[in-house]
Amino acid sequence: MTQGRKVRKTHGMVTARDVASEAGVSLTTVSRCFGGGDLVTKKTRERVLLVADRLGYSPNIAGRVLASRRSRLIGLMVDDFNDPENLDLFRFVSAEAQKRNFHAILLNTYRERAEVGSDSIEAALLQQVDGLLVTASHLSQEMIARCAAQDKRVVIVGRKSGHPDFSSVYCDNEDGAAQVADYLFAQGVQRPAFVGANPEATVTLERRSGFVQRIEQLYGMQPIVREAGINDYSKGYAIGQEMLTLPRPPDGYFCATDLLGIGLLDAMQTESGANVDKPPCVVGFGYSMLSRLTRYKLASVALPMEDMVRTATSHLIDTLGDAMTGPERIVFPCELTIPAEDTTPVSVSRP
Amino acid sequence: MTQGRKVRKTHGMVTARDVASEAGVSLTTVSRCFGGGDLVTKKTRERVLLVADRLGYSPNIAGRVLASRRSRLIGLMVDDFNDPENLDLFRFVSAEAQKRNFHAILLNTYRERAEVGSDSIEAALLQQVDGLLVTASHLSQEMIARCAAQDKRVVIVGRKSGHPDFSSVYCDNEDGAAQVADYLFAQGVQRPAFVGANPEATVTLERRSGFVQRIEQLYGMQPIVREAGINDYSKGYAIGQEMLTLPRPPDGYFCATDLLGIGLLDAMQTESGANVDKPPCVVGFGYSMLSRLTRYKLASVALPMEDMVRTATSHLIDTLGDAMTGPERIVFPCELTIPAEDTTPVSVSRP
DNA sequence: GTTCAAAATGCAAGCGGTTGCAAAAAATTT
DNA sequence: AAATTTTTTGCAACCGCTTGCATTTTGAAC
Repeated sequence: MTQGRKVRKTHGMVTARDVASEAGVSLTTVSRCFGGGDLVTKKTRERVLLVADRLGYSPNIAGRVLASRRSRLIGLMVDDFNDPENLDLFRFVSAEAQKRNFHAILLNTYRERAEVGSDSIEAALLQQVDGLLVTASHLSQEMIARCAAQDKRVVIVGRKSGHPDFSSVYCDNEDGAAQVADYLFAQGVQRPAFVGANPEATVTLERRSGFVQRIEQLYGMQPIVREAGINDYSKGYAIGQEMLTLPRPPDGYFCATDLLGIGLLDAMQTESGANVDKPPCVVGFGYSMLSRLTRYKLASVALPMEDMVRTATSHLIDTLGDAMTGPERIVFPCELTIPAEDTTPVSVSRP
Repeated sequence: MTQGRKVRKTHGMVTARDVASEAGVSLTTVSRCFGGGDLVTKKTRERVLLVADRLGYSPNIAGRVLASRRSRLIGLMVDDFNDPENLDLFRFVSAEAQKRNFHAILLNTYRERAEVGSDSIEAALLQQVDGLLVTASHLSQEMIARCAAQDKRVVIVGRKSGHPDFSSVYCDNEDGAAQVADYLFAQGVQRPAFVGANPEATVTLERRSGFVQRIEQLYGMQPIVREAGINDYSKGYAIGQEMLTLPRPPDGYFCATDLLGIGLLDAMQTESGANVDKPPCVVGFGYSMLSRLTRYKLASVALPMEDMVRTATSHLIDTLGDAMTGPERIVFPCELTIPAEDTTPVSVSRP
């Protein structure tokens, strides 16, 4: 039924060949009109594009990829689907990519269980993208090896690169953490504490060390340190509870994420015991929408998420071409943000 | 004549041809070993796979796509990057897709401004996916036409399909809303109100009509209705403020989303005026992590997000093959969830 | 041992582009 | 105006895989 004539336009798709013959040029020229360069006269290009538009043509990606070995796809590796922050990540990566005529594809590196064949899936996907943006806390050695083998360019976003070949774009976690220490000190906090998320994640490490060091300088002592293990509200809550059982609970906390921070705050509010006179001073990290809820008004270290992510994305795209670009580190500042006293809510959306 | 010893391994990639000659079979056979069917002897397949593995071969997607016209990619169209709910969406879609040997690619349909060429980008992407999962509140006519033209199968997730050709998988918003009305009534609420998000979005419409109808049945009157326009915390807050200026503010609210709900709650708490004696009864929708924060304990209609999303994904994948499957509607129940009195925090993460 | 259907394999023609190289056209110089 | 350079354009050979059809093997039936 699908036959018709021997013409093989079985699937409505209009191809570059159609455009070529319609516009009276060669296939090559059509191809060049869609590729970036200036290998073609302005006049010709205009004419071809016009015809293409009229015919409703758009280049077939697969063909292009196959021939050029470039897909204009960048992979975004994510393994944490709890952190609302990642929404912004997706958003800005895909926005920036689209602006550059690229597209982002989401690689969920979180494994529900050791699924059969998940390896090969990854391998298959990997060769499909031109480059990789990694935010996953943990990048397996195996994955790294595979990237190297296929020489994929990788950019780590949000934390320092632990790998000599990969660029990274991140914010100065240590400095942000030090700011928090200063703030707590200025607020007259006597017994500072640190609450981390995943102790293996670089971000936690950086935030902890920045904080601990400055605390030592200021107080001449070490803060109490707790690690939640994962970034979860109830973990923050649990740590809060635990703290309240101490004979003299800390009166100032630096939580490595806002989510932990509000968990802790809620524990403090709900269960405050006899051993605590005034509400403790709590600071989070990320300046996420959570910290901006008027009910919490959590002080938080703001990091230029959009800027950082967009920069990482374009850095990746920019360096895709050149074979030999040394890895770079691009650092953004972060800044402790204290909620204003008035009650006007901040819009948590960006229109 | 280009054959001979003209070694063309310019880029390390091992191809199906390599595997073929190494295993002493034809290219065709190798291809068949990787395709699903049983066109090949068990023995042969094993041998080939072994060789492939040894050589580190994995099939090139672009080649496969080009030849087979199938990409094993499904597109996920999203335009709201404010709703944390969407994180779960991403997560489960990509998990389910990966389980089926497919992959999800994120199509950001949100346009920062009328960007040049954004159209063609979409067109290009569209032809790259086998099918489309749509959650975007608004699916433009143009997009619909384009999908039809390329006969892409589309599944709408989270709301009723407005299109005769598209299946949809969603939860029974109307029923959930009616449950809320019942609850408010049972709580002795006198003056119920509805707060919607985007009045053009189907979900808002459904939640509103379900609520309004039942309220009419129960109270013999219409609830107050306000539309925030967008799903935003500060909008919820603003509406809360506005309500408090009324001579007799509502004493029970149904907010179409949790985000609006907590915004409203915060306004109520912070600015409660003289014209209100006891805190109003507020219910949200989604049972998101926000509603589960102990500080809010927002009653909320829970919907089986994971189930719904996974079902939508596999429904899409299942029906990709058959040309003629009528559109289906798969409805999930939702259930009003009242927070427990105790203060134990619920884990908001799923490990 | 034949005969014939069924199963397994291979051949070759694409899929829709890109790109090195060479020919043609336009611009520049002599 | 001829010669030379530079720019545009086209030719044709792939890119790596799938698939219809032909061919060979295998297995069952006679």
